[in-house]
Amino acid sequence: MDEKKFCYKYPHPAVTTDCVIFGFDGTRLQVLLVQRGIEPYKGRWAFPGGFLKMDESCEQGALRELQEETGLTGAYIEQFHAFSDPNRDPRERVITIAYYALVKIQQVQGGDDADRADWFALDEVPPLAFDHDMILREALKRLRERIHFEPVGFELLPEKFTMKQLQNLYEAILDVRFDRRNFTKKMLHFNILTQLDETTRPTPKREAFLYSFNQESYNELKQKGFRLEF
Amino acid sequence: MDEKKFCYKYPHPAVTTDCVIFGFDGTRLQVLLVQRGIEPYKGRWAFPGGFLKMDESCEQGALRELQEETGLTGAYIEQFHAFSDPNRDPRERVITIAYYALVKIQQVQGGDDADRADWFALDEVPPLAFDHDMILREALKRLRERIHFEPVGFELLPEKFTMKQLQNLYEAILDVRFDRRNFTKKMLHFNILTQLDETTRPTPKREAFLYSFNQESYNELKQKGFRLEF
DNA sequence: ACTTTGCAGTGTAAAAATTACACAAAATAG
DNA sequence: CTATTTTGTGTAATTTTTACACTGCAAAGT
Repeated sequence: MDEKKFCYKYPHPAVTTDCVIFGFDGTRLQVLLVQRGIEPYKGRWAFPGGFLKMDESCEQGALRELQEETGLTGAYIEQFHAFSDPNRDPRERVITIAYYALVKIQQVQGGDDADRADWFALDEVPPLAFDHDMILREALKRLRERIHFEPVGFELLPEKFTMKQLQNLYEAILDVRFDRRNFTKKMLHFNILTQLDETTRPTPKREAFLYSFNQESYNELKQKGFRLEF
Repeated sequence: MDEKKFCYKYPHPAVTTDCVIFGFDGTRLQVLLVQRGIEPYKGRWAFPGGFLKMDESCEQGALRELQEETGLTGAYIEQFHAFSDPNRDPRERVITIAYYALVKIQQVQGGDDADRADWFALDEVPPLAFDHDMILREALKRLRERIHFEPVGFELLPEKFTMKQLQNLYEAILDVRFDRRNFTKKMLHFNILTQLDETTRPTPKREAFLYSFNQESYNELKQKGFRLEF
């Protein structure tokens, strides 16, 4: 049955949420893509997403989709743009509210769901469905801006991480290189890291200190109007 | 007639655009509000906005509303957030895509339209309709972040302005005070200002140099990967 | 057990940016 | 002509950023 029973006096667009899921493998930024099983763009890769329910906010919708696609709950998400070109979906007028999620990549199993899902390094992302190439570009742009004001990067790292991993992450996000010593100095200067007693044993080479993000110190800092300059 | 002739298989929310219009009077940031003539929230002030047409993007819709409400065309606008609480509009489910516009206040006539429209200084904004108080807070937050990366402030000033006005503007947006000499030094250092031959005659006190924003220099700077640190 | 290899930890000196700070010149009002 | 207000301007002290090289640890190979 193709019964159309939801009627309005004026035309309404459909509204979806899409979620650019960023992960970090220790060296490179990755995004989680799902392969479309149906037309349009059947077989193409795209960001997970879906139609918004009438009793949920966009944020709730994005979190629900995230849960459905990856099993993740309570991930860090942030809305970054609504894409609304009248022809962005060939089926009907669809506006999508786009979010990005920052997840700990180890917590997400790639590709053994019903839909094929897989992680792609940023420079190996294939051509995407709909306007998702543009969505990815914008997501990256916003993440890059965001990281200057908030220490969102830690969402992408495991609880315990080495200074090297942290540096790799910043370099990957901002696409720059830092001097190792200056990076360490600067990071420690913020006073938002706790140096743990543990190290990275076993390791093939010299062991490294592990750190964890100190949310409390950061909250204090933020209250003092501090700005994370990176 | 209350004929509902636009029908869909699944429920669709209504979509509007709202526009927070910022202006600058030389001292304080202002926003343009319109007083609602109909329920709900009849008599309350709100940001101009309206329903999105099916053949326009959100940006086009926001620009159209801006034109309809203020007569302004080609203003600087930027989308900053979609507000989607299921109960934000008592009539039906309405999602609004919110923009802010930066306009030269002299170019906009306040309040002699059909709708009453008026400028309000930021600290004199009355309680607003719908969730527009939240929309204003978010708009400000985004403008404040934005001004660290792009010289958007010039959109709020006349073509020719004094260093004092520019400083007032930055102070108003960021809610901080700068040292007059250091501010001048820093601004001139960016090399995006052209010092004009003219001054502010007549003036009650000593005349001041006029400057204009130099878009070309800025473009060059941006190409070199420069970041406007303010 | 000794050597090699690779990565981790660490400090200092130079350069650049930021801050703090004061006086003289222009214009008007009285 | 005096008082008042606002503008233009420079320098020294401090802080931040940058550039840069050696030693220690652990495992693997000999």
